[in-house]
Amino acid sequence: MVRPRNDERIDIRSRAVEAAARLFVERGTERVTLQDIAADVGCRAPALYRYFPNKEALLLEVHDEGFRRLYAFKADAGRAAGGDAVARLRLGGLAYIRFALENPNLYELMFNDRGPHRRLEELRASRSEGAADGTEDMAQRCLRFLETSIRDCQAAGYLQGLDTETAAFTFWSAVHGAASLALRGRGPFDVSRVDATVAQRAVVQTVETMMALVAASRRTNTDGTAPAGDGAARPAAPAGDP
Amino acid sequence: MVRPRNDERIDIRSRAVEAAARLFVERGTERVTLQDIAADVGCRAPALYRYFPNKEALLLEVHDEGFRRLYAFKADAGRAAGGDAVARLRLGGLAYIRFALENPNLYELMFNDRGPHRRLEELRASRSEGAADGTEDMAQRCLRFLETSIRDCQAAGYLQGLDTETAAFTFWSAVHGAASLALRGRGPFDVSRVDATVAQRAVVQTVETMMALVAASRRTNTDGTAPAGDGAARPAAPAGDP
DNA sequence: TCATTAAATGAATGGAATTAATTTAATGAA
DNA sequence: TTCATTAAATTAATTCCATTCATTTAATGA
Repeated sequence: MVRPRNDERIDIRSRAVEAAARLFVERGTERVTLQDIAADVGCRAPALYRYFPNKEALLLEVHDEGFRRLYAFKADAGRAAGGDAVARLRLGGLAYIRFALENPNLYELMFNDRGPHRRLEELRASRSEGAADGTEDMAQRCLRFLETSIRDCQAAGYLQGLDTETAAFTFWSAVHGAASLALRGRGPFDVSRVDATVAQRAVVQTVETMMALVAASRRTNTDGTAPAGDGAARPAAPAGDP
Repeated sequence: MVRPRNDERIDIRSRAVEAAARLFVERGTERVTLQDIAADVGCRAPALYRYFPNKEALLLEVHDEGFRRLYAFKADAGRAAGGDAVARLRLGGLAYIRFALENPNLYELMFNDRGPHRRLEELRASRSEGAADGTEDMAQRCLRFLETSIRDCQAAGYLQGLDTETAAFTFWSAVHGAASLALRGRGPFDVSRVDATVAQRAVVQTVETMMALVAASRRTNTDGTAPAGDGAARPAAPAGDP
């Protein structure tokens, strides 16, 4: 009963990741102990340490899995949108917030939880030579994906004069920010009764508002020039911050 | 040595909040134990329980203090901007991200940490009759503040046709999202070397991009009509989400 | 003056992560 | 085949913290 025979070995590593993903997503990371995971896998907690250096590493696995799912989810939405760049941008945004609101615990783990990110930093530090790693790739790929949509919108005459990369980050920020705030019960809804539907509506409205801004960005400068004489900030201002 | 005489009593409650604020801001919430705080105050950990039901309550105090500081910080920026609504919006955004990036641990506590928010929910639940509380007020006040800027911009001809509350939430989302992503090392910068300056630049650019969109929103519909025939989303679309 | 209440303390308690010591299985060379 | 070595678990510590308990001393008011 100490070391199992080969014929009754179980694949602890992969089963642990599965169990962790399911449990974390169900209950949130704080309400899941290594013993819970081990119980689900069918072993004892210390056995997990042969496969993961600590709990954070397990968190990071689930974090990575989350990004894979998010990417797949967005890619699906993109395919559904067909050729219209603006529609693709919009549907991508809606898909994103749907992912976040339907998997709040996973989303928290991916963006707000310090655990996996500490681990991520460790990995980066130790692996400073420059080996690529799957996670970064996947998170970066989500951003590249968005960049493509933005670039297509620009090709269609929208968002002229904006740096594509910067615009993509801005859109991601808006959508992530809205989801993130909604998950914390902050927003323009009555804070005492945080109805999921109401929160969701607010987040959806954020996407629609961004799309309205995209739409409004067209007429003004189809020719690529910035709107002059507005007294407002220019697109790519060098920005000496105050 | 058990109960101190009146002449050598210390104000544990307020000193605990101060100590907690300082230590949390310095090290992040996870690296601070109640014993650390008690040591700083000059008492033992259990003494704190006479004043706070648990650690989360203490986290919530610091969370509240954070919002007070944020509000003051933004209000200052607003005053500095004078009468120009667009400038006020921009400076408010820049102040916000500066606050976030200069106080990363506090910002995390205010927005990402689950502790204080769990406690917040408890309070809301128990106090369901409807008594107002200071925190909500302060967080809401930050949003109202932003709404005022937005309304002024609309009065100046920008962002026509958008619901003010929704637009304010969108701006907050963008700025919060950018700060939040930057603090996690995500963004359009080289992930392996997260130079603070580089991250900061990315977040500042987000504000500038939003301002560029505000600027672009003007010409199109000074008359208050939505830009027609764009084939893009309309400002306040009812939005049957997919 | 003394019973009661208030405000601390030091000593448990208990949960969770992690480490140590131990046991049993597999493996590969003699 | 046998046996030394390595691998993969286990159970039994250990450690760190939050929180609770029992106890002690001070204040307070009849």
